[in-house]
Formats: sequence, structure tokens, C-alpha cells
Amino acid sequence: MPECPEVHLAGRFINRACGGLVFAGGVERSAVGRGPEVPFRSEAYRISAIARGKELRLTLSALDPAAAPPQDLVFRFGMSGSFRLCPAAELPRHAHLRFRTRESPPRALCFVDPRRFGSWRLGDAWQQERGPCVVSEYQAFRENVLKNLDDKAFDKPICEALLNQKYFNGIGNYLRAEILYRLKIPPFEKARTVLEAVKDQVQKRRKKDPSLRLSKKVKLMQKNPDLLELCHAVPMEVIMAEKHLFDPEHADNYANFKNWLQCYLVPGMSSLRDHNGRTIWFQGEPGPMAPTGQVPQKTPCKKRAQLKADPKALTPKVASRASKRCPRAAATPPKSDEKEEGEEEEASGPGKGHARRRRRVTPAPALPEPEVLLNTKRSRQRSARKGRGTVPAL
DNA sequence: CGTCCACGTCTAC
DNA sequence: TAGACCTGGACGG
Repeated sequence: MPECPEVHLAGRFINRACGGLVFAGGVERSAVGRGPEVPFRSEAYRISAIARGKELRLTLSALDPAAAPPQDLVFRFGMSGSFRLCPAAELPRHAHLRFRTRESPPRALCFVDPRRFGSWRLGDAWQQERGPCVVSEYQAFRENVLKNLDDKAFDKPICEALLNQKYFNGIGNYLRAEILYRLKIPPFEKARTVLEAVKDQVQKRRKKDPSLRLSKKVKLMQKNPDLLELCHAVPMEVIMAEKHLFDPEHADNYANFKNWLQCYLVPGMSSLRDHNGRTIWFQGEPGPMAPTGQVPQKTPCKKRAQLKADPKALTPKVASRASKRCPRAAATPPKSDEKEEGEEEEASGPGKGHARRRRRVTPAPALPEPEVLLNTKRSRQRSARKGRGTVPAL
């Protein structure tokens, strides 16, 4: 689950689980891994990690510094990357890079990445174009945004700007939805409009109480976080909830994570494809820059036996939140012949449990003769689906 | 079985 | 602004 919380937690996992381990030998790479061979070998070395946004840097350090210079590696996780520590004799599928311990029997720290969109590079350099980390470099992140509001990156809708790693290093698709939802900001409001308002608000606060004590300021911000503060606080919630969302016996982790989500994938919320073909989840108005020719999709609210709420699973703030209720039904009534409820939909059977997603319904547009257009063999090629769910333009 | 969808970048018309 | 890059799970017939 690689947005910045998962990357940071991967780093924490490595430091905790591997901090006391000694590794030995060379670094093994799978035949298909998306990264270079790692020219490092040592009969006794340690591994440490540090995260920045969606990147994770590993440092391999020989116990005897004279034996070999340290080797740095910077990973990106793509859509499916993760690190695991497992017996070297039972490597998981798609373990594209492996670091073996000196134990007997040996274990291996593995970079596992089924889809292979992730990669690694040699050296200690973070990717040049990525901005400060929303989690670990909050002040720099904030200033980088507010000082550059004239950048054309902010001409775009806020939901798209939030995925720009030059300004929002660490934010990904579920975080943008969760962040905007907390403030009920329409996802297709213009980014600059939203951020200028943040800037003005800061000025006002300053004028009003120029001598506020720091502690007061902190309280104020915690009570009334602005968008940029939430870009830090929301990922932090996930990181803090580590124990419950990502514990070793990951049996219920996914269920807990889904339970933490307030908007992304949540039944009753609306969704649209943004201009890059990514699904944005939101509630309420899409906003002025919404793509034309699409009807917001809505997963119907089923009568659901709520996700089995694990009462201790959530951070205090969220803990009291009523289990996910459907907001009032709204526009775009679902198709009349929709299969209603029926199954009790236990959120996730033990073991599996996955995004229970309603198949996207081809919207029935309130336009004459949509069928012709909609049914014209939309090419079934893999990526021909960006436009699915569209409505003939007017 | 087949289709759709996924927590992200990249580069090439 | 489309594809391309990939595997695998959910769901439908």
C-alpha cells in the first residue's frame, strides 16, 4: 500500500526488524526486477532505512567500515511494492531484491513488487524533482507550496495538484480523497483558489493575534486544520495507527484500513475519473473544473452489517466516528433495476476481504439516444477504458 | 473463462 | 492526453 504512510512504515519496519540483524553476502536480484544490480558485498553488514515522501532509502553498512564503503539505495514502491522479512528458503513470489541475513537458517529482507512498477536506484540521492515530504518535512513542504502558487501546477483542479509530487511528495490517490473529504473541498475546485485561501487565512490569523504563544497556535491548528496541515496530519493518522492497520498477523489489517477510510472506496460516496484517468472519491459537489461528459458514479448504500468495527483499531480522533453511514441519497439515482441489498455483505471474510466494489454502471444519461454511442464497441484494449462511463459530450 | 480495477509514475504521439 | 508498464483479485456469465 504505497503512499507515504506505507513507505514510512516500511522504513520503520526495516529499522526495527533488521536493526539487530547482521546481513552477509551479495544482494540478489530477480531476473525481472526494475532496477540495477547492486554492487555491494560484505560478510557482515547492517541495513537501515529512511523515508522521504514516496521514496525509501536503504543504507548498507559493513560492520568493518574499512572492508567496504556504505552503499545507498533509493526505492520507489510503485503500486504494489513492499518489504518483507522471510526465511531465505521460502522466498515470496516477486521478491525482486533480496538481502540475506547471516543467521542460520538465514532469512532474507525482500523487496516484493508483483506489478513491477516500483524500482530502485543506486546512490543516496532523492529524486530531484520531488518536493519536501509531507510527513517528515512539514514546514518545508508548506512553504514550498505557498511560495510557488503562481506555478501552473496550481492551475489544475486541487485533486490533481495533490498528486503532483513536486509539491505534495507522499500524497497518493487514497490520501487526496481523505484529505479533501475532511474539509469538504470540492475536488475540482481550482488548486490556486483553495491555496490562496489557505494563505490568506494565515495572514489573518497573524494579524489578529500577532503574539500568540506557540502552544496556542498549535492548538488552533489542531482544531481547525487547513488543507496543508491535513496533508501532514492525515498520513500521520495512518502511521500512528500502524499497530492496528498493519500488524504482523495481518489477518484483519485490510479490514481495519478500510474502516479507517472515510471517503475512498466508501459506499455512498461519489467518484469520477480525473483528467489523468484516476478515480477521485468525494462527497458533494465535484466543483467547477470537473471533467465534462461524466456522471459521478455512486456506490449504493447497502444495508450493511458495518465493517466489523474493531473498537480499538482507530486513532482517538476517528475512533468515535460512527461506523460508515451513507450520506443522504442524492443526485443520480441508481438504476431502477438495481439489485438492492440482499446479501449482508460482511465486510471481509477472515483471510480475504477486498475492495467490494460495485461494477461501474454505464450511466444512463438523460440524453437522447445514448445507447448507440455507448454501445459502439468500445475497443476492449487495455487502456481504452479511461473514457468508460462517459456521456456523449454536449 | 473473461472483464474491470488497483495505493504510480514515465515517454511518446 | 493517451498509452505503456505489470500482476492478481473480485466479480459476472
